[in-house]
Amino acid sequence: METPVNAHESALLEDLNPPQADAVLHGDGPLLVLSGAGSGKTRVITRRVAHLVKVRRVFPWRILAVTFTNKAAREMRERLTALLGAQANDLVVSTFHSAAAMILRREAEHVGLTRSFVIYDDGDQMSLVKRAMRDAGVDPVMQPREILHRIDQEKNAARLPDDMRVENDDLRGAIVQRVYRVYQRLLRAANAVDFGDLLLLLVKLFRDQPAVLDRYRTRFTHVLVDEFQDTNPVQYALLRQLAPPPSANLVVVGDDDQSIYRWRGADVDNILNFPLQYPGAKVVKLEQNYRSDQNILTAAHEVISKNTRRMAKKLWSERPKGENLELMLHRDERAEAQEVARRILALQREGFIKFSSMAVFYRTNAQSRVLEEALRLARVPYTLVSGRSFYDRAEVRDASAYLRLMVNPRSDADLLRVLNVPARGIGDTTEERLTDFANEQGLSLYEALAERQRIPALNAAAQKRLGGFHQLLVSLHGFAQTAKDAAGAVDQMLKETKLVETLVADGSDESLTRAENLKELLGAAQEFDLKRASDSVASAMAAEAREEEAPEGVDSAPLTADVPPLQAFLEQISLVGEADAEVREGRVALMTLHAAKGLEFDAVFLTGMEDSVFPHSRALKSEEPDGGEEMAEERRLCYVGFTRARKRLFVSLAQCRSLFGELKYNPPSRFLADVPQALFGFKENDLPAPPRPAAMAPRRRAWDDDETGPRVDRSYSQASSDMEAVSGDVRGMRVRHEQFGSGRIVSTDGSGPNAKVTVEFGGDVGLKRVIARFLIPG
DNA sequence: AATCGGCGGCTTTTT
DNA sequence: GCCGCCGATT
Repeated sequence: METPVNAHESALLEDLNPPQADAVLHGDGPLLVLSGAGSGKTRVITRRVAHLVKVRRVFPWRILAVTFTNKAAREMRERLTALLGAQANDLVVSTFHSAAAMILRREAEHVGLTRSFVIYDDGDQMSLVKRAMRDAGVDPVMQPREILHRIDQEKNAARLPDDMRVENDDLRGAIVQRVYRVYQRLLRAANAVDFGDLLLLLVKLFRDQPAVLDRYRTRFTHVLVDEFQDTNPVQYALLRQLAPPPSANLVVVGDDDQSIYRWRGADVDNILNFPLQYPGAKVVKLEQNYRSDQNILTAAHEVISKNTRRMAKKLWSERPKGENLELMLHRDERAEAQEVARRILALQREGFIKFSSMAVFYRTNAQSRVLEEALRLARVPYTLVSGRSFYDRAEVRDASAYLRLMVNPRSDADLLRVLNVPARGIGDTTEERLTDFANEQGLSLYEALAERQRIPALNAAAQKRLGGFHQLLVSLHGFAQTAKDAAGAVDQMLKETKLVETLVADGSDESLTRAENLKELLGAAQEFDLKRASDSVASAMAAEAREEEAPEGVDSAPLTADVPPLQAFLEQISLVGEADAEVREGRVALMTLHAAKGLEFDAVFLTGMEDSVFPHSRALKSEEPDGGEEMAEERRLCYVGFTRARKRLFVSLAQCRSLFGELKYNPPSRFLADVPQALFGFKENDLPAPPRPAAMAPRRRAWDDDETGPRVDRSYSQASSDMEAVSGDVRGMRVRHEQFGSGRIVSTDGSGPNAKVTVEFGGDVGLKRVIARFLIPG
């Protein structure tokens, strides 16, 4: 053979800048890659994996690559397949949660589960918490929602009920602990886990059974983690178990500036302190940005640099300055949406930007509605990029509940969900008698159904109905035992339950749509089976080779081997959600800022740039100076939003919007004050610093003396005009501006010499926000 | 047992 | 402005 190694090596290093190549070539031991937005981190990870396999001859099944989202995992696998071909099949590339689920399923017996455990989603969690609250007999002084949130946080922190430290005077903490305990008991009894358990139980298992941990530690000699800044304590604990300090081959890649999941338990300190946990870790910084024009990058930098506690790094780019950012001011959210639609059309026509290269971002999902309406009206094709809407529909959830019962009839939450779906005359009373009986006898509801004759309170009719339902479950469960594919099981379930039939019989438009959705679920199962069939051919071929190369006693099997098809399909539904929720071709993408992470577009519209909307009101309420961690996170979210844009960035706000059903006049987002005015193409005083509510002023005056913030030249503040002091309601008043001509005041902001007003000027000028004192009445 | 209406609560982001 | 829950009504 010639020099295939060198050939591979040079191909894998192609188009890499020096730090990127450094990260790819790094030998053994921990590595932290700090990768700024758009600095090519996915490329680094994938090339590194390819390098490990092709040049350093690491067996693919020894490599574990975890990401945070399904989207990222999918993308990484695609890229690796492009680099490695069939060898990529043996890599374990998945999210934390699905990797944990796969391992947990293999080791289920160790944690009091069977292999057919089911995964409860947040809806199931909520009903379980409610039930746990009843069972635990706690005063309803706390909302189920809050308790659930706190239980989740405990799990994120790797704490089971016994690990909670509750002070004597901490009443609420004590309630949470009690409910948590019952909640866990209910989960185990149902042979079910929630998302948090997937990680938590695995960490506990690894801690308590070193031999089990050892198998995986021996197997996975190389662990890589993407989006490390979003890991929470359990996830980090898991990583440390699999790849212990100080010397394991653990590569973590992330950007502390893009840490946006604190609310879910993520801890930026994981990345900030990584060098302490893994002393001697190599640190590589990727600071060259290949994505955004300079103006966008500068704006992003100015916003993010207000945060303290960051890893020192600054993005730079060889790209041109590009166009100015655009600030769009609007009367209200409808005007904003209309204008966004208009600009999108203009960009497409005159800017030659494809719809599919444009995106509209917002802080909260609730904001999407108005935007959608306007886009529809303007005939702009769009897709709403929102998580897992299909599987959230009631009828699909009902069907999933049946599927889970087929696999695991002990799943009480699922049984309760479908006890009377489709309607079979089992009402609240019967349900209560059944559950009471089950509780007394310590049975699952399914078992209680079998013993229904022992429930004296039930009349003959109720007995009969429960019997019918029981029969149905027994039959479905039996079918699932032998089902050879997911679609067959789904089909059988739909037939036996008459879910589709009932909907069709109802005949209303809504019911027919639901019936269609159920057929779509069947379609998804068929698709799933096809993919699985082709995968299994590939993996059968690889199995032989794997066994030959694997050292004696080392587990090299795919983590999902031997999982029955229906169960595997259910796992995909729970953990992956929609299989092809990809951004559709030829459409503008609408999404929350969180959903935007990891994506990029030629043109980005960032809407709702008002305090209380973005930053979210919750962050504004913080007692801490500068808003504390919560505000810092909002700021990072803004940074994420800005850095998604390649060429054009539109920042848009409305003077008022209806929030909560009532009209709110929110001041411009404080983040706008951090963007140098010149980037918008404004001359110094065209558009001064966005005003703050008076109450904020004494506390934070950054715009007055900040180097980078927009400045108001004070020499003008002596200038006098009749508009110098805005007082009373001047909305609707006609005014003149030297540059913009005449217009009408739409709204006002602030008071005193720097008071601003938004004016609708005539001609092409449109809405402008100007300092009131530059206006002359009339 | 199912449906309807009123009431209150509450709204971030999602594996 | 929406959703879920509760109670009353059929």
